Amino acid sequence: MSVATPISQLNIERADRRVLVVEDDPTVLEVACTYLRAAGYVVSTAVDGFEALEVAAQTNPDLIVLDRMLPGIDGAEVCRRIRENASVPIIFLTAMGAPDDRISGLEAGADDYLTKPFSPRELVLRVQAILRRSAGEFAPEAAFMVGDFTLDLSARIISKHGTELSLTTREFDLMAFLMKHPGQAFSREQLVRAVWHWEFGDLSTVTVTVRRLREKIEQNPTIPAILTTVWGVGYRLNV
Amino acid sequence: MSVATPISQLNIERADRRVLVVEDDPTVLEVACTYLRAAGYVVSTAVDGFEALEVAAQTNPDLIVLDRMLPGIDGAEVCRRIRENASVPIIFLTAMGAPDDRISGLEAGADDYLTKPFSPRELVLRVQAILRRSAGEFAPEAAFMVGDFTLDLSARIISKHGTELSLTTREFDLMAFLMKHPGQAFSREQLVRAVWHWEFGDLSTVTVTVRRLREKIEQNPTIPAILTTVWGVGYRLNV
DNA sequence: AAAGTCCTTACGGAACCATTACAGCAGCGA
DNA sequence: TCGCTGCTGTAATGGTTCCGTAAGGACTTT
Repeated sequence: MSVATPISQLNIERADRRVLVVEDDPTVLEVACTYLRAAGYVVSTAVDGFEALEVAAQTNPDLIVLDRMLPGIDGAEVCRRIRENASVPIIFLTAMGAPDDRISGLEAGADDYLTKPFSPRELVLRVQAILRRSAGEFAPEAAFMVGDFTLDLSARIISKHGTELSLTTREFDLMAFLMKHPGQAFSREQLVRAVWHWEFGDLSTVTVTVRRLREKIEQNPTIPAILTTVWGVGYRLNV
Repeated sequence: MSVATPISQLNIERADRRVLVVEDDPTVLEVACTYLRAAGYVVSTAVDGFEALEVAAQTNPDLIVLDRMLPGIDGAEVCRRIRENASVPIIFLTAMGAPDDRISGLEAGADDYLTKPFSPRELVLRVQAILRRSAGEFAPEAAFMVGDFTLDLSARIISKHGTELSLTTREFDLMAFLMKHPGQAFSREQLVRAVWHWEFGDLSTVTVTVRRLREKIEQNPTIPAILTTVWGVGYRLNV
């Protein structure tokens, strides 16, 4: 389904799912609520951190949309406190700007984030995606092979010829992404979005991580054969 | 280089996407078009609501940039009517000021909005962001064959008889374009627009690139059989 | 034969990438 | 709490590849 779908055509996945939206800007709040209700969710709201904790405790929502910047208790803190009790998925709303927000947001335990200003359709799509996922939460994902490599997402293990590689978090995420799309060329920009979840940022980060990853997966890192560079474009994992 | 403007530094993500710009101010219209074309989009225009509906119906664009204030039918109304038939993403252009615009704009089904005066660069970025999302960013395109050649756009690989050619960026783009229109003759001018995305510039650039490309795809580059020159016109890829 | 068009070659600047070093930070153990 | 260790982003540097430009020669056409 595309982002372009009008409100009325959004799929109603499962009725009676409760979503809590925490946002102090009344405009954003209203738009978000309108769209989420149109998508069939039961929406409750809160305008600051205290109210959020309160309402969350009362209504026990299936998902929370949480503004990063809140009067009173800040978003990350709210996230942390809620997580102490419940394992409800949380989507962060962050202001355009500091990428740190996103990192600390994700580290605080957010399942996803959205940069303001965001398209309400996008919000609905993300909500749906996460609720869909959490429905079959503990269904283990199957491991699969690409070339000489095996990716086991549940165990977070990547092996070459059956022997486990010791990859760092970033290296793993990058390799996992590439293995999900083998043979496809990606720009640094695409990678930084897909793997780092940055909307912008220093692309040399990608270069360096690729370098380090090559050190671990290539026969001869100086002459890459598996993770090759596509000149003027980016990188590609060859099967 | 003659076209070393910031425009040319914008990323060209995927060509051949159609964008409709609806805007009554001719200055704004022209700037927007210039930048969008430079980014590789095929741009059509309309200056009022009626024309917008008409052109939208005819050209079936992949995205619409829509001014909120229009003579004739107003922007939100245009948006609604278009949405009745198609689910094309819409970006609103709103005047500085009224925050109500934002609500009604988003409620009318806009996917994003931009406040005037806006930077054309920003417009391009938003267009790219939305089209990226709406098209399944990582959906691989199918490879296809033309004569002895195979074009895999996702992998950015062109092969002859199954063996990969090592083409540079420009060579690849040129060859890819020709393979999309096999048997058709193009002038240097057309090529410089379609492949280089220049409005003007030294046409000998094309000549040289063709020369270099021939070196890699022809049996005998001196007597071209595949990429032949059409005297007084330009070049043609023979299937 | 002259004019117009295209080919070919070479060059130098620009864009791009690899590599290294380093500092901040988080996590961990003592 | 404090140091230690390993991860990760940033910046700087150097080397490589690419590509537009120019200029002279070759080929077509009239």
